Amino acid sequence: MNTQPTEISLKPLYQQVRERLLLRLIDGDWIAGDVIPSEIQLARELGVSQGTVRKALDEMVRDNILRRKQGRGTFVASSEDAEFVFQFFRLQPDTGDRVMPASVVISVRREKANASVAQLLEITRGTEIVKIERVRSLNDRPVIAETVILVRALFEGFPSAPEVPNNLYNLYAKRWGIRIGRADERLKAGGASPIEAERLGCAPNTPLLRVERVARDLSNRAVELRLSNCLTDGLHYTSG
Amino acid sequence: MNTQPTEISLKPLYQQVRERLLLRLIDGDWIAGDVIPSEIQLARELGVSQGTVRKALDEMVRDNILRRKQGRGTFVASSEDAEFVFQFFRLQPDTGDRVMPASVVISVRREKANASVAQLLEITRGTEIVKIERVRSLNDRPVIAETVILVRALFEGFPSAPEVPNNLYNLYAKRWGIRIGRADERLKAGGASPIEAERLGCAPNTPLLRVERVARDLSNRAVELRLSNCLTDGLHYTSG
DNA sequence: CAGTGGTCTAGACCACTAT
DNA sequence: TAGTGGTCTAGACCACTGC
Repeated sequence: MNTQPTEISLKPLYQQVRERLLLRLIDGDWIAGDVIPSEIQLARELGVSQGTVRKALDEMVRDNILRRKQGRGTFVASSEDAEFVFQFFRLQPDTGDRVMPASVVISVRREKANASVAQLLEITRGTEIVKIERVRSLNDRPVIAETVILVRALFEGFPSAPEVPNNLYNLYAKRWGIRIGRADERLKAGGASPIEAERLGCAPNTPLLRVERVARDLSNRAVELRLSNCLTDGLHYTSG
Repeated sequence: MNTQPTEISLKPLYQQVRERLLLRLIDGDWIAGDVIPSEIQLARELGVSQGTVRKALDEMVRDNILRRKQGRGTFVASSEDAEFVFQFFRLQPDTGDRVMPASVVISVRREKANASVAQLLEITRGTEIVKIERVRSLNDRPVIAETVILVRALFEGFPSAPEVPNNLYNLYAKRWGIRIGRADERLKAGGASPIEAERLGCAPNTPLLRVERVARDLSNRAVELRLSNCLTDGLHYTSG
């Protein structure tokens, strides 16, 4: 049978399927927690074989966009799931427990992107941003002094400090339909500044683990820059 | 056709294929850089379909054990390849280049495992170990003070300091047939000790990125513990 | 029971590599 | 040209879920 679509196609069919499914996710046809149609239905809809759909879904599962549940169906991964949260939150007690962090927001401000922020978020210098400062705690102990920077145009009406929830990625998804799919991180060590020391209740110059994260949505657009400065006595960052 | 092997099998066929291929790698039937038999040959040898062999190979490629080259064949990943090296060496200049580190070995000693080393290497306390101390440089600048700890019984006749090469994983593979397949890392920040400060040419208490790595061979046995203490000005550790 | 994903087979054609 | 992996199809049976 003819395996070629009517037009000349540069990419393999299963990648085209993946992209079409991604578009439907981005458009909000399916939201977090939903079951998507079965492989056989998708195959019929898209005019390809079940095997091709399967290969596309396999990739999306590998990328944590979807989750399979045998006998039940394929689901859109939810930003409320522990698995999703810990995909990005990698600081944990040395004992190995996974503890959900709590957050206290210090400030939410409008600013303009300086050169380095602009470069990392792939925007032009001077673009309006939202800057959130908060302190995150594990087991009631403040351990992360964090700055979150967003492209303001993508997050219209961002709430003021008291209304900012703990799970930001869940907020992005629910409020603006922005799903974080990928995050690239760079780690360094550095001494705590006086402000960080005060927020974390440690001495100035205490060595902190500094994590610089650029988070991207499903269409691979940089939407958030996050600088996390972590105390690491009794805690560690898990790599891999 | 009957898809069941003669015996009752708990695991899927493709996982059994994967395990059989892994055994042949561990036994040294194929060594780094070799082409392994084609999918169709393996399928015939093992009495399964090409699709099943393919699924097993896919997993092994994903785990960086094999590499495919279209039109040429499937190869055993080599510990000399840049891709293999940078799978584990994740400290790089902020400019984004990938630079091969150089190493100067300070000492190679025999010791006995203390409680914490024993726990991480999954051996009993007091087991003989080899402890290698070295300093690694990027662009001629010393940036990592490193301690490597090996289970001595697995590395009989480990060379003395002047004969220790830069690429240890290549040495393990060539000399003892031990291939590193996985490494789990924990990261922390800490101030440089006087010894570290001297080795790295920095002030004592300079914040260092401390990476604790447990490396495992293809049968998932912990074989190496590595503590890397890194200067991170102008450099960063890449996560993911 | 019907429907889902999970595994497995068999066979086709394509793109790339080597000779 | 022959051989390799890469893609795609079609159809089978299994294991698990929920009604």
